[in-house]
Amino acid sequence: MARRPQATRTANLPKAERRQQILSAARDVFAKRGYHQATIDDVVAQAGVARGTFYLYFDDKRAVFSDLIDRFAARLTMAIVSIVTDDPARSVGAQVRQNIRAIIGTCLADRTMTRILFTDAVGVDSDFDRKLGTFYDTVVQLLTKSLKEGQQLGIVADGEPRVLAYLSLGALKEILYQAVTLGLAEESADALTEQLYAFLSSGYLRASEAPPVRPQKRRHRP
Amino acid sequence: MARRPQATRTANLPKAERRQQILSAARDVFAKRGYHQATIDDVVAQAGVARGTFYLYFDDKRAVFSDLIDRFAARLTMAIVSIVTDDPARSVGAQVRQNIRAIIGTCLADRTMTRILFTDAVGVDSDFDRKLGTFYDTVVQLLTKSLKEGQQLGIVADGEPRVLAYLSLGALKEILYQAVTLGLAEESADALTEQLYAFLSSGYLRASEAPPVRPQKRRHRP
DNA sequence: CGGCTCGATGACACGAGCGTCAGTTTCCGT
DNA sequence: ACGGAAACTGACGCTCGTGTCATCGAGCCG
Repeated sequence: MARRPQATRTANLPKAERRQQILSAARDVFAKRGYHQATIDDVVAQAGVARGTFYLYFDDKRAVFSDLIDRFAARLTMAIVSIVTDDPARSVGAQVRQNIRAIIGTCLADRTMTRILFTDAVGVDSDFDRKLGTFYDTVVQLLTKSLKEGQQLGIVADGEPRVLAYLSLGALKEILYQAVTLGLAEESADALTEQLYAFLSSGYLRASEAPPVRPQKRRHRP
Repeated sequence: MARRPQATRTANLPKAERRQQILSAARDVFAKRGYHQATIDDVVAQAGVARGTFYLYFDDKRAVFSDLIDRFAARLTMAIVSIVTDDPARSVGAQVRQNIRAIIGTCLADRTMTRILFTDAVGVDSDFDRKLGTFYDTVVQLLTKSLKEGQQLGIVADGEPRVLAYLSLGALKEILYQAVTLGLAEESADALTEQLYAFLSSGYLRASEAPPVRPQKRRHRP
């Protein structure tokens, strides 16, 4: 009668492997049911492991979740490489693109974790919110610093760097979220990168302040 | 012994008022503890009302929350006015600015609900996620349509309109979230509006494809 | 082959939070 | 000022998920 939807029970395993097994099961359960609806019973059922075993490897639901997010956040952080302005071989634009591309690639490669990061990692509890905030803050900090430098070099327009950082981060987050939610194929990563890059480069709004007296054929740069 | 942190118990009230009283209490509790940590007991304590009274006005926690979000979402939707391209008195740019300004204003005027919308309304349960998704989708739909028209008129750059809509929405959401989280004063609404508008108009990245051979003094447009 | 170690097991006791409802108070019409 | 209706109350019973721990059994060593 007891449901055992997943693997046939596995005998003694190396510690690390069993841990990983539970981690993967938890990931799937969180993805399917959402963090708050998910129960330990769901996880152990998915892992094909007894309830007690779970507590041999993790303190509680929070702990597994935290572990999952930490790993994924680390992978994202890895994807970012600092931009150098004095390398003749790699233009700044190319480096920016590369970073965008790497992040999009990482997210599209693990849609499940991306969705979890965006939908479940928010509002877990105040401690976790703080932790997540710190992660984003690190990114914003780095980005802000880069933008300031860019302004000194004249390759970033004027404006409060921190605000620009928020705007960029927000745009990136939303496009990532939509990409994984709508189930975009991994092939579209390059196209998305281009769109975001173009957006950062020159926006899209070409409205003159004065209302157009007579609409003209589409043109990009006067 | 029973904690009664809030108001002295109020006698019979008009239905609508009591309902509103509970609604406000719930709003404060959600803001302080987060949706998932909040309990009915928290809400009734805050409202200075007995547990049973709560159930006279709402089915459950979900229902109050849903009501709060609905009202706020409606207020935000109200803030948006469709853009007309043939009015000589209001340039398109001014109308875009006006919309941005109205949304930022609405959010800064009710920081509590804004924070709740962004941090608690996500991951409540799958039904609610769907509902929230529908709300954002409406906005995206409207925006996409406007962008398509803009492209026909040559006042919006090329690019997948839907993607541009996501990018804009994301940037707006993030700036709103940060503004209320960092406790920005309502006076900064205009400044934020300008920054976002400038961002949509021309981005900020001025990196030429080729690496700068010798960095020049800051300039905006060659 | 006996016995020991240690991961794995799952029944169980516990508590938090929920929704109810019999009883109480307030309101208002007569 | 009386009585019924309507609003309000809070103790109670119940559900559900949690974390524990006495027990099991596979592998290994002497």
